[in-house]
Amino acid sequence: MMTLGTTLTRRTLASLELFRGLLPAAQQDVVASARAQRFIRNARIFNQGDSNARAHVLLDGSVRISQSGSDGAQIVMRLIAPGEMFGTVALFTDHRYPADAEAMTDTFEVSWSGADLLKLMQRHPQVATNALKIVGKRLQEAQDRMRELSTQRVEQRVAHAIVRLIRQTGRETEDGIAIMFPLRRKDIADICGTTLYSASRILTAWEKAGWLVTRDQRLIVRKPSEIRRIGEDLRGLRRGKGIA
Amino acid sequence: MMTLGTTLTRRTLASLELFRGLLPAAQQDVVASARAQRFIRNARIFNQGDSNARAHVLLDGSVRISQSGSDGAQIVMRLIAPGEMFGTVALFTDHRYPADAEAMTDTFEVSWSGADLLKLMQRHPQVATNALKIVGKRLQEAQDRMRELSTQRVEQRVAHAIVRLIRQTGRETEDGIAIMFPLRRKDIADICGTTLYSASRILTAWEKAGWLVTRDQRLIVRKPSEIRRIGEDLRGLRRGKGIA
DNA sequence: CGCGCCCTTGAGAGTAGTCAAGCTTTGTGG
DNA sequence: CCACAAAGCTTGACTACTCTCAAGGGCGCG
Repeated sequence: MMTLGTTLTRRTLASLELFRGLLPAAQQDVVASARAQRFIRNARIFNQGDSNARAHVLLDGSVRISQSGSDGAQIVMRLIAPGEMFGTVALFTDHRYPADAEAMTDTFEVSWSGADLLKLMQRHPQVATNALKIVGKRLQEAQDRMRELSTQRVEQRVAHAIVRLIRQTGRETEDGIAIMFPLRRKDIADICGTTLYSASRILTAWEKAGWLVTRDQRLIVRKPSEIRRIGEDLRGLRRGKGIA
Repeated sequence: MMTLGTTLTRRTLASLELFRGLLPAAQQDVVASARAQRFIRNARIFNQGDSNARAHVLLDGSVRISQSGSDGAQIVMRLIAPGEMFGTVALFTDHRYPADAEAMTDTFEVSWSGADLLKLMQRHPQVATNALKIVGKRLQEAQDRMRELSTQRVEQRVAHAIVRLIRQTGRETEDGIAIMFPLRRKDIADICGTTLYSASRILTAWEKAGWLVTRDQRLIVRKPSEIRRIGEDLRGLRRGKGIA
């Protein structure tokens, strides 16, 4: 905990959106109540329905947040990259996680109990404001995605998902832009609200066109502009009145 | 403003989720910075993209919050009933409204400027906590709806939408449960992410089955249990692995 | 009375889901 | 280190949901 403490304080805490703008004393407070944990690939960090939800921040690795309905259908709500907060919505409602969190790679995360975070927010209103900003942004993203799901075809949704993932964790390499998450076809399908089969067909087609490659479950995008074009493509426009 | 002030304080303020649990002095603060406005049916309360977003609370009437994409497609994000907060997400991000708000009936609302609400939240942290709770709940709802859009067929989505509307504003009448919003077929379509035509066919079928009636643009549900059943119907289950 | 708005209905087409089968890669234990 | 099993991916054929387009009817308001 001591070593973790120093690691947290010096290197990362100030850069986490949730704890941005805090005075040193407040930072001390935050670090004191943190709990750090490691998870190996494929481990569950929490399960949908678990109570005593905690607020998590990912320091290293990647995490898949997914939700299953009573009918067994699954969707990936979000993938978490280092520095991002997750599992926090529950803290403001019934303290039960609304989704599963699974480590996609070996990961390292810190978390705070609901009570501790509440105390932090009361003592340091900046934390509450930061949280509002984050949750507000997530809500807007969710609304955008709802619009996509309602109005766009699968191919466009896959394109948008890739564009978003590039924005989230894209890294320039000599081969193109690499997305850091290890993505199975099924993940992409569950992100876009389609099936494994459709996702596979679409990505295979794009690989054949030379727009991207999959290497070791990582997508490397060679022609981002082509992907973006598909995402905005007006041919085959469905619903709505089109452009003026 | 004086009469409004008293109206607000006495009757409604304490019952608004956003201002719940405030001390009288704080309530005074809140009322002092409120601005009240009336809108006639079909008037725009704000437009997508407008800056200087304010936090709104609806006191009477009903409001449609809808978003249009660059491709012209539209979706109804939410319908607002009296007592609910709206247009507030923008306050925590870039202060631009992410959606349109239109009065579906003559309405009466109060609003606060972003700066004033921020001040209120700093002076009375309870307001920030309330806001977090509300935004958190909205985010969960949005996530549920995303799952619906991803995994369910149109008929089920329409059923769920009706169930939700009943929960939101259902009122028992001698004829059945009436939904207070005036709903055009197009509204229902835009709520469910489908087309006017599909919505019409589905509702017409349900009317023929005697499960509901439309009178004067209000839905009256006679057999809520049938609607609920459709929403959960496992026949024709798509995607996901089904039930154990 | 007519125009605008909203709703219904039919016919046809296309997107994307389902199912089945086989292939490739990855991981594990002998 | 090999072999086999498990997990993941691809592809084809078929099906069905629901979107699109077109046409017409009803109602209310100016």
